[in-house]
Amino acid sequence: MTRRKIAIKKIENLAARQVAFSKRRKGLFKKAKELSTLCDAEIALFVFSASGKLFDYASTSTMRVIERRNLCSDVNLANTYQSSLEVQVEGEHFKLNKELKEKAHELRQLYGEELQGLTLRDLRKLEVLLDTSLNRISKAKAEALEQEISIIKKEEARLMEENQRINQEVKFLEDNQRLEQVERLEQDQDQSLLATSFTTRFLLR
Amino acid sequence: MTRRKIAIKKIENLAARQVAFSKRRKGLFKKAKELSTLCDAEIALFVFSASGKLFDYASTSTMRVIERRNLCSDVNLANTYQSSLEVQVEGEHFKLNKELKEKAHELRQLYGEELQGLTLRDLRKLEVLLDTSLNRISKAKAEALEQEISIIKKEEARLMEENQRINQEVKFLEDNQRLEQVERLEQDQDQSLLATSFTTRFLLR
DNA sequence: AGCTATTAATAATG
DNA sequence: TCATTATTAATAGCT
Repeated sequence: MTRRKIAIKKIENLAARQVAFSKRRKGLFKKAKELSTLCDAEIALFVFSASGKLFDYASTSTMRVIERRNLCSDVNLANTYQSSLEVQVEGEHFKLNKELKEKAHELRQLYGEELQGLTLRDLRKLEVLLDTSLNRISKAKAEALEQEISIIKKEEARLMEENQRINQEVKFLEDNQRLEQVERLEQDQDQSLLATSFTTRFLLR
Repeated sequence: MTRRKIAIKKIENLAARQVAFSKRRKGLFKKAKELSTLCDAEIALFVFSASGKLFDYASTSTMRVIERRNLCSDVNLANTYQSSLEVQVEGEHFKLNKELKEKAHELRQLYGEELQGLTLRDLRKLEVLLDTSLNRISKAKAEALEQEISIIKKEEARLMEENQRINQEVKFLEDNQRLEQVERLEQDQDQSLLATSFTTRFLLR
């Protein structure tokens, strides 16, 4: 299924194994969901990574599937009766599931799938809806951008301020240095003046 | 994955659904085995057909995997088999409600609502998604339009045919009318001729 | 059940 | 981890 065919045996390289685990797990779950949806099957899937982490999926509820399995495999086929509570539960579930399916369908249509059966009118309506959405999203994007820009601007201002402060400090330090130099120079001059006068006096004797 | 792309929703045709179930189940089990082998993972997989038949696979032992899962799931420790119906009900309802809420939220975001909290990246992704949708819808619209045009053309052809037929009928009727007029005229002339000759004869006496 | 034209999954790579 | 891409693998529609 890829650039190169691989043998189905433990992948020795840890990193490669982890990557493969992540990708294939995703693929496996997708396939499980598809099977459950397409064929109206009830599915539970448990995957433990080598490191012990659990990933699970169940088309209905994990427990329901496990329990059903127990009923099937064990010889406990005796009590398959449905209590009135169970019936009620199933009724509610049916309702919820129906809602869920409708929403899922609506979603898929918004994603541009399952459009068969829609009239030109319906399609135009969908288009308008999506256009509206795009406009809203565009607006939200603009806002987000503005916010980001304002943050950046604040940061910029802060940096400029800091810059100014540092510049002043530098200037102050430079001034100090210059002052010290001048003072040192003056001291040197004083000393040389003193020496000169002394020498002069000595020579004039 | 095949001759034609199919939408992931329940296959309505029973035979097709059964075939797909058989094929895809096989594929799913193969993938599960591969993942377990390649990545050293422990896997259990339960599949119930719509007719209630159980197919299961476990890399080690089914029990072991289920028990491990019970240890992992921090809520219901080790009481899966005896779990009361009430717990199941709550769990399932919770899950379904959660899914429903998620779908509803996803829907609203597709409608450009509830966008707060999305990053610029998320917004761009949404935009791309909707663009793709719009493209698909546009394609569907083009198809629908084509269909409508073909229907209109057929109707047009039918109307033209009918028109021709009616025209012929009209022409036929007009011809008939003209014929009758001519006949009447000829009759009149005959009578007047008769009258004339009578008068002439009378006058010539 | 078997075939194959397509689509989907994914190993390798960046 | 994320995206891309070259391949291989899965499978929908047929027969």
